[in-house]
Amino acid sequence: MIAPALTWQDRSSVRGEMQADEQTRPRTKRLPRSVRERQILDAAVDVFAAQGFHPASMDEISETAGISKPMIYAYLGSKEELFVACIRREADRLLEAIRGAVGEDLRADQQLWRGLRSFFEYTQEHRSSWAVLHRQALAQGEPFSGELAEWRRQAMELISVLLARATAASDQPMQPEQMQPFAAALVGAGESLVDWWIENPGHTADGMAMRLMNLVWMGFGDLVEGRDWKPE
Amino acid sequence: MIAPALTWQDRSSVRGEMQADEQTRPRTKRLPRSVRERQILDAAVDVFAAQGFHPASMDEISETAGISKPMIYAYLGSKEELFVACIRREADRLLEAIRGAVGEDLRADQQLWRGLRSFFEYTQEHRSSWAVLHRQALAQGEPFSGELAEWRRQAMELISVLLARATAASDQPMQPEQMQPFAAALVGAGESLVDWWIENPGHTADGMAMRLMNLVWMGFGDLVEGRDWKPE
Amino acid sequence: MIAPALTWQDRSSVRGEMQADEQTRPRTKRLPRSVRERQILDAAVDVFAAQGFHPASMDEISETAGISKPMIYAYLGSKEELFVACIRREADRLLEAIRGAVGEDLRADQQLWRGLRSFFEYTQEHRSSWAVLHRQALAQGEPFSGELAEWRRQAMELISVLLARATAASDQPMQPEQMQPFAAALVGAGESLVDWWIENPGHTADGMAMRLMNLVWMGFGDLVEGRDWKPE
Amino acid sequence: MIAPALTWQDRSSVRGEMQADEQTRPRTKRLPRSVRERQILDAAVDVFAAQGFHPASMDEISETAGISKPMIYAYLGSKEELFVACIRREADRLLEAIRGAVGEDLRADQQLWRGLRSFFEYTQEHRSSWAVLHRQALAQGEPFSGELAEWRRQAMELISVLLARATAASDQPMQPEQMQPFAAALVGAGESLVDWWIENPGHTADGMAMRLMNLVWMGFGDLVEGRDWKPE
DNA sequence: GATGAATGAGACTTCATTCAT
DNA sequence: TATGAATGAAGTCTCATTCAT
Repeated sequence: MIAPALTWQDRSSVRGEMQADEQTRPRTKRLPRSVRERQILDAAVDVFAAQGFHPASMDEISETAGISKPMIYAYLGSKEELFVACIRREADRLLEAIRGAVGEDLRADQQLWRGLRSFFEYTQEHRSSWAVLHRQALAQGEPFSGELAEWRRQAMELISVLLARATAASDQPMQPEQMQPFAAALVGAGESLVDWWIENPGHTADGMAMRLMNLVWMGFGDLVEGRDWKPE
Repeated sequence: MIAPALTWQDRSSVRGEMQADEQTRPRTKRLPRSVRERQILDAAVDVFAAQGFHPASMDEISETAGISKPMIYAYLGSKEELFVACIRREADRLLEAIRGAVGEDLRADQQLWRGLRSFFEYTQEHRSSWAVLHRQALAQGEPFSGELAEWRRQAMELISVLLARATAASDQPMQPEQMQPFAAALVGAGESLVDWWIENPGHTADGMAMRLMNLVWMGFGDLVEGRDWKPE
Repeated sequence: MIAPALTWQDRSSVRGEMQADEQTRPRTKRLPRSVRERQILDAAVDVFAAQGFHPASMDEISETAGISKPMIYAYLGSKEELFVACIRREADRLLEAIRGAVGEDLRADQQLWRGLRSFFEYTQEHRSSWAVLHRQALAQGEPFSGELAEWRRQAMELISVLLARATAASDQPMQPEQMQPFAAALVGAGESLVDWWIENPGHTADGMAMRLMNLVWMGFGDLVEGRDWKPE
Repeated sequence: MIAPALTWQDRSSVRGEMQADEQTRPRTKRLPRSVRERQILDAAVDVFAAQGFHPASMDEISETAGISKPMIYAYLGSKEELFVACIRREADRLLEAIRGAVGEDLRADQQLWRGLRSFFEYTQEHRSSWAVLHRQALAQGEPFSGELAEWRRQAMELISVLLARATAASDQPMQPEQMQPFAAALVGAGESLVDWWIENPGHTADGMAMRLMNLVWMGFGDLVEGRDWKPE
């Protein structure tokens, strides 16, 4: 490794003190594209979550990622494309977590319970992911809300199928399509509870999931009379 | 003897006229401050709802309102203050509508039903109000999300008290504080259902309210067994 | 005096609290033009002195004067014309004070002494006048600095003549034109000392005048050897 | 081995070129930061001197410098910060010139004489510097006048020490603090004489310095009797 | 590949000034 | 006469994006 010759960057600047911490970032380290893309996305999710889409500046994302702006444009395109990539990645991750938890072979209420629990666990551990997905994607209109709609569609399908299967043995079996609004309501209730949870910490993910499960499975009608739902 | 002000239902027509004859409108028609303020707020709500907070430009708001920018700043302050004023006005209106519908003398489930119905009716008729309140206020962070939080706090208090009263006669009476997460979940479910409704039109406000009522009052557990809730 | 009928101004505004102190200003009092003009000039001098020419707003001047903006424009013209009027009035006042103090019949050093003393007295009592004249007029370029130049011309003429007369009996009598640069230097020294005085209070006008008198009449050369000038 | 930077005397020619070929200048010539900063400061001083702080627009400064506005903001901050940077640079330069001329080993009157001469030489050659420092900084209030005050403080200290030393051998030795008002008066006299000089050209810097020297060293009292001060 | 340097475009905001009552 | 209401014009500042090294 040969020490690089003096480049123009070494010329001392009149305002040198503003560049004090530049040393901490290694210069010109060649990394494979996939690693770079993940660094960028990680930084972008954090910044978008903290600032919101518009206030977030490409400068801040570039500094947070430790990668120069031209690289970001080269790898992930414009700011809008970057934001879409963030939404997609986070949506996939959350869905994957829930799908994995729901499984395939349990009774419907058990599956729902596990899904809800994993949802609360995930959002607790990945605040930024959730903020980007829930708050930002919704507010920025097309084409971003379309990405969110796609996530909701998949989440609702998961739930609709699950609920429809639960009615299969009853005397009023229902189609997944009929369960859609209920699934939508459930998703919204979960989203709202996460927000409430953030402002009222001190509850476990299990506790949160239990509350929601009781509400949607037993209903207020049962709850007010003292009947509640318990995991087995 | 209070002269009745124009109610908010009048505003779309008022604005419609102002846009229609924009070409012929005299440059300087003197109107009292209160009228101008309402024109500005109406336009701002529409533009904020359609574009989002940051993409909305004061230029567009001023054109939509048919009022020059300096007047907007003179009457309602900065863009942020204008946005807050929008949020507050719409939150108050929605809460007022729900409070009026809930009444005071009915059984808890009847009150809840009427509240839900008025919620869906209101959001159907005032898309822009709802979009500003639900989507935009949430995403823009402080101080705007604080305004939304205040609205939620009031909505949740309304519901919490209602639900707590419903349990008064049971052998497990509950305090309003204990009902808070359920209220949060209900609010979120309602918000989410409105979004679903927008993308799946063709349902009445009554039908939407009924669905939500069945979910939260009966619960899936009852629903999957064919038991549902009906208004009397 | 009949209570005025309800005018449009009485219609309560949505933001009524911002107009709380409007009662304190009597409305529509007819005053002779000269009084109004003095009110305006007084306010303008204060505001220009405190803010500077450009940052001073016609709104603030109008509020300080208790007179509406259209009146100001009607009486004294544009902002620039108003500023010129301020400069002229204050310059005339200061010159008048000095001319009165100098008198006509005394010995040259006595005249100079009295002129200097009145200068320090005046600037001490009329800070705003001085600030407008000295600081603002100078910085705003033409046509305002021209007004200041006119004041300086007159002040320098007063001094030049005085100094020239003092040399009349010597063997090297001088013309007033030859004394101009000395007069300019004296004026500048006085202006600068006023600034120093403001930041170093605790001296009397007499003391300040004495210092300047000693400097310009005796010179450092005498001062450093212990010879100084005293009023008789 | 320090490569000599362009000295400030070079700047007028540098700027002259940049304005001359503005039409043909390539859009994006990469120059090191320090060069750009000097270009910006040079242009800013000229524009601030010609227009005054408020009337000067960042657009005009950017055009004069041949550099786009965002670069100005990136390198030197807001308009106010840019103005402060101008004041500081010019104040430092002027002080440096005077300090260099005064030297350390001469008799007090000789030192004063050389300092005054260099002051007039400098202000003659750098009109814009002087205008920014003297006229603009004073009028714009805090925080700008504070910068000027700092310059005055240093200039006065230089003079105070010099004068105090001159009295060391007399029977009434004085402290530098006692000489402050005299120093202030001297500075003001010099500033005012420069203004007079601008409107009455045709005198040499030596001649101007001699006039001031005679005034402050000999005093009118001596002058009117025909005694004057001469350099050796 | 990687980055400091550079900019066109557009946003918010304010102000001097005038109009209509 | 006197004033609240109204606006055209202009200024500061920021940002997404691209060049040239």
